[in-house]
Amino acid sequence: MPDPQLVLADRVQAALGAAFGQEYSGEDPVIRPSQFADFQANVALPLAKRLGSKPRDVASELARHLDVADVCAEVEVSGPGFINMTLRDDWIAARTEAMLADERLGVPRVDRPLIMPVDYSAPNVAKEMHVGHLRTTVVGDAFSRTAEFRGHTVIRQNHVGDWGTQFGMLIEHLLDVGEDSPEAERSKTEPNVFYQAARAKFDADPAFAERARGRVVLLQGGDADTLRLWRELVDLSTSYFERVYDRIGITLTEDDLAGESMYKDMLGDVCDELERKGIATMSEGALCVFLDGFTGREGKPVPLIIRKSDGGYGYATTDLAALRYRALTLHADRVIYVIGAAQALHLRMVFETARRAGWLADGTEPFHAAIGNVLGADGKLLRTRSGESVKLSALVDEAIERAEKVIADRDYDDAARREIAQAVGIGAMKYADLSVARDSEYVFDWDRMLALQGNTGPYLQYAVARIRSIFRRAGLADAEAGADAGADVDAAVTGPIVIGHPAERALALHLLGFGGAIDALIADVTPHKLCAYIFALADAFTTFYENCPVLRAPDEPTRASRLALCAVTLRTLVTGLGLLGVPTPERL
RNA sequence: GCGCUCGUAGCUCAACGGAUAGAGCAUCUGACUACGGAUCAGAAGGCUGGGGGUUCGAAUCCCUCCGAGCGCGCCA
Repeated sequence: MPDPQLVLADRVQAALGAAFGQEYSGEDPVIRPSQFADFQANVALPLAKRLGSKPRDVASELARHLDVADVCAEVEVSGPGFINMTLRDDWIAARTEAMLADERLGVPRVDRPLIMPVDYSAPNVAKEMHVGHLRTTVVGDAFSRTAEFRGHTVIRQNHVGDWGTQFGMLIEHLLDVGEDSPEAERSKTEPNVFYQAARAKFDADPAFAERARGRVVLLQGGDADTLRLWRELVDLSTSYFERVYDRIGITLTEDDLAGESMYKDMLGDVCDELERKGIATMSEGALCVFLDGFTGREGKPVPLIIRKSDGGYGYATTDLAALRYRALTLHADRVIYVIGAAQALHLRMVFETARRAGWLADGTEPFHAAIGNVLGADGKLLRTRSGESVKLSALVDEAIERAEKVIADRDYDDAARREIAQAVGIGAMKYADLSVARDSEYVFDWDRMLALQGNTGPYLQYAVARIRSIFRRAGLADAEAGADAGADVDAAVTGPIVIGHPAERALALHLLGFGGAIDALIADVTPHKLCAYIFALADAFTTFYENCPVLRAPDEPTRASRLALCAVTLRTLVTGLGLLGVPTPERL
């Protein structure tokens, strides 16, 4: 494990035991990079309070027991009880070399994988995906890829809206236009047209509305013919979803579908169980769960309605059934919900209800990764001029179109240009979504996300392309190689890495933080932390690149060392961006 | 009315209770016939919405005002 933070944490832990024995309660030491040294231990203060001594004295005592001479060139106590540790250059170099030799870049698989269902994306059948789906989809996908890379067992759960009363009108409309009609076929590419046509008829034609309502009864009653038609609609949408996912590079497939319909036969049972356990009670004709601490208007308790007064079920029941399934059947350790922040109250109530029902007793922890809204330039929710939410496909089209303009002056043939524009446009859009804290709202701005400077997708893609160009020039990579030319480069480049220049040291040190950045993402579902790491890495690289000639290095060992640094950086950037789902084209 | 989230440089955003609050745009000043100039270096820019409190230490935790967004019984 090259992560210096963990190495030093271990040493401090040992020193604490040696210095204070029983007095130390075993809390994790805090070790983190510091502007005053490479890393800083910050454990003496709680201890000082307990011991009734000064933090500085405790830190000094701790430092006396700290055995880090093989790792640190310098250890000093400073300020109100900090221990600053400066890592040895040769240690950093050796660790970086180990990273180069390890195809996992020094990030081992976890010893004990967690089972983590991840609920994300969740588009609606027979409806267009819109801008609101972008962040949940992109964030959930980045989390899933990263958790999987670390060795966790990720179970993607695309909780699509494939059940409900709207299917009555959709099925009747499908029958009206004909199952093999062009209209039906069109819903694979433009679902909204189909949906709106059905909606319009429902609103305008009472006879149609009556048929639709009757169809809902048939659907819920399990009528075979109705179910077949329903399945047809779901299949049409599924192919639409897959087309979108495929286009923007999302790992979700048909196998990950776990929509609302999947739980339809469990809803009655969920209600019965909650009622039997005394958790749910009747109120105003509906079966409700009331929880302490949830009050709404005029101090009235807020119900979680699990069976409506007409006997039907709403989404609360489906969510409860889904959580029960994920906890008890999938044996989840952690259930991740990548869902809009507006759902926070609802989800808290669902989680609390599940807890009271005993479904989480095996240690299942539900986690709401709240997603903030995407705003337009006016600071309001992003909408089209006519006030509708922006279609995802329209957004993707525009991203690619704008990316084409950005690379307009490049000398590529049309096919290559289109391919690069696609990678740049989609990468820019995804990266913009991922690089801000997921729960904060952010302003959608094409110019900023496609900028070639700053913390953007294109800047990082450019950084990658520039490093690849070094290897092409060095004759170490095939000029025609595809995006995964990394393997060739690695085979051609081996250490030893020697640190001579401060920029080399800074780059190598930063490289060693890769594992930490990944763990931070997994811990709190915070892709923006990995983005920040990657951007800072690119920055460290450019400084290195400016100051340390690679191909024109003064001597062969230096050249080899610098090429090795380039190789580790390249692979870390490509791997990191890959975990975020951002493509890294060979050239830009 | 109650609850949740938030308020940080001109703008868009970071900051895991820690030392002098950081980036990127934009602005200003420099460097270099360039290992891809789609470059690099530097400067300026802040009483972290206001006021209390806890702590050795607060943008961060607590209270209170002000302001914004969202949510609060049969849509999902």
